[in-house]
Amino acid sequence: MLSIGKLSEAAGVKVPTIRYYEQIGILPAAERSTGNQRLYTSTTSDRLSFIRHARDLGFPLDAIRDLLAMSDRPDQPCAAVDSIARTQLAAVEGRIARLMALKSELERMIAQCAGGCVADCRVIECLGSHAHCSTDHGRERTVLSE
Amino acid sequence: MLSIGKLSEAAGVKVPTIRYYEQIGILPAAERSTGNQRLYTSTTSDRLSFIRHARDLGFPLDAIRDLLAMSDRPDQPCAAVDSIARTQLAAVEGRIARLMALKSELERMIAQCAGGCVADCRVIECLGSHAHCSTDHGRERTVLSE
DNA sequence: ATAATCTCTCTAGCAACTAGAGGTACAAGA
DNA sequence: TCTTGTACCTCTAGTTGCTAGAGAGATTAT
Repeated sequence: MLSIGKLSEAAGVKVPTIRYYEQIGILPAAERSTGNQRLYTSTTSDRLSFIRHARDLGFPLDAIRDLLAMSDRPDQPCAAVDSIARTQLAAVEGRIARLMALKSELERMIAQCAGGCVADCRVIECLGSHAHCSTDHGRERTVLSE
Repeated sequence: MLSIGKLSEAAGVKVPTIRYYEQIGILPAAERSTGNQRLYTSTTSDRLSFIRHARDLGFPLDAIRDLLAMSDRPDQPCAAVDSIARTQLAAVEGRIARLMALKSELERMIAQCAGGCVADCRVIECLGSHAHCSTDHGRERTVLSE
């Protein structure tokens, strides 16, 4: 039996995240030691690796929940699995396309910056009005950090 | 003077979002009518367009706050502006790279799905262990929706 | 005057965690 | 055996950038 710390290490998922997964029901409630600490078997470890792997591939937890439910019924046809994966692929492709547009826009802005004062800065100017843009960039919710 | 609804339409930003921007201090508190409704000038409209545009390009609000502060002092050098844009560009490039890896991984998974039962599904199998992966995909927080 | 549409404030919710407080359990060394 | 140090427990609140809804007041058009 594994403690939550060992499981965390084994699956590459942080301890609070494991508790969070249990809380939202994507991992079953763990057995407890006499002192109320969580104990896991390799079954949970596999399940957690699965989750981590799917998260790495960008699947949202809701989709993962569905995938897990399917993997629990191995005699069913796997068309739904395929469909979830294809949806994810389409989402990834869409994001790539939009990010490429943003990239060229940013590159153009930066290339035009002569390094003078803010008053002459093309970056600021470009941000100020869409008229200077070549692309019709849509909304892309990106986070600088990470 | 514009009502919040007109401003919303003009800048392409939803009404609650405008109030939210005021709340977090990225837009100044608006003047009010006798009936306590917000009134805006074209100055605010420009500022809001700037914000919207920068958001479209993926800048986080914190970076936009900095950019706005800089654009308020046009006689300063614009190196910092350039630096923020470059940081954003690097972030975008990183995200593209990771998404490309995910894409090929997903394509490989899907291509291997023979359309049988879940028990034989390569998608599930691949998600179950990293050993079947070609790429060392990192963490990419993607959302299916949108 | 009245109806329809805005607008107001406030609270709560989304995803997927992360951070912290305050307290308990357990394993290893003296 | 005792003590120390780490790991663990629960709970709440915070993160980002909004969005949704309730219940009430303001404006506008007819």
